[in-house]
Amino acid sequence: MRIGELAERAGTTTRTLRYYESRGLLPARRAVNGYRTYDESDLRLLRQIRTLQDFGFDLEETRPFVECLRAGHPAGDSCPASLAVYRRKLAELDGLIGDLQSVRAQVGAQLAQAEAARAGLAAEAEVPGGPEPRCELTPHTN
Amino acid sequence: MRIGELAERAGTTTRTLRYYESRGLLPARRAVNGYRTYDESDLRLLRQIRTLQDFGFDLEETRPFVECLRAGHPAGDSCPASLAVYRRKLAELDGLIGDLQSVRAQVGAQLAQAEAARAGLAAEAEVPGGPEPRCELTPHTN
DNA sequence: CCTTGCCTTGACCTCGGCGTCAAGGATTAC
DNA sequence: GTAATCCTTGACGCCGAGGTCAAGGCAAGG
Repeated sequence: MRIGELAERAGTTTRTLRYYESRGLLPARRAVNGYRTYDESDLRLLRQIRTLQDFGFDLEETRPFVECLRAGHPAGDSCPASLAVYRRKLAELDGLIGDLQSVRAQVGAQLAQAEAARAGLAAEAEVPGGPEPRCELTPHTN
Repeated sequence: MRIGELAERAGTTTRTLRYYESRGLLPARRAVNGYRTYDESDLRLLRQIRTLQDFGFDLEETRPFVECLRAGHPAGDSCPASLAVYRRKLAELDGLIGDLQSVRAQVGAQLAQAEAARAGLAAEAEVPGGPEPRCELTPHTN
């Protein structure tokens, strides 16, 4: 099969396949006319790559999986190197999730506090107190 | 104060300040010799920007806060536009966290499965019996 | 005067994963 | 024959938030 068909069957683009090849991830045989030629095993490799990409793995991280498949293993994650990548990724995800949750908490607290402050101002305004400050948007030109 | 001092006091670089200025976020007065001149209020604006950046806000999202401060409000988040950014950010964070947790669960499951498969192979080697069923990676639809 | 250390603008580099031409060759369809 | 599709390589664009030169101006101390 040629590049267009493989791309379509994997739900990606020819550009992407050429890019993977340029990174040494998915080399192609060549037909006499110079066209890239692929078979079903390439489709499996490609699907492995795409699955991991969808999980947010970067290309380099998919390499062990691909090599594992090419080595004849039943699955891309049948090899120790792939498992190591899984574990690193889990740690990375945990760190990231923790950071985001921390940020979420802080931003949530800021919002709550700012809302409370505005409520305080509103109450002040009802009772004859101070004037409400107003936000003026200053347009910026560069 | 000149750009170098402001940068140092805010824990950032002169390049960053010039970049902010180019984006219209932190305009500077100029001394006769052409040097940028800042005062304490600029330091406050800058700190507001940096705080939000540390939270993962992009520059454009900090603009309402900066304009709010420049309008004379006590805090960058005293204005409705800033609160709106907070809320959008919270929603964005919640979505992101959810996505990452989903990915984490899937990757964790893959790892567990792959480890089990490897254990199965090891056991098989010890006790030659029936081959364990092998699971393939869930294909992705894109 | 000369060095040192600020400052100025401008312009290109980084990174990942491709998108998007451009110019031309190969194959197939009619 | 020729149009319509495929394919090839090459090269620039994108995005955000600056980093990193380069070439030169301004001020102050010795």
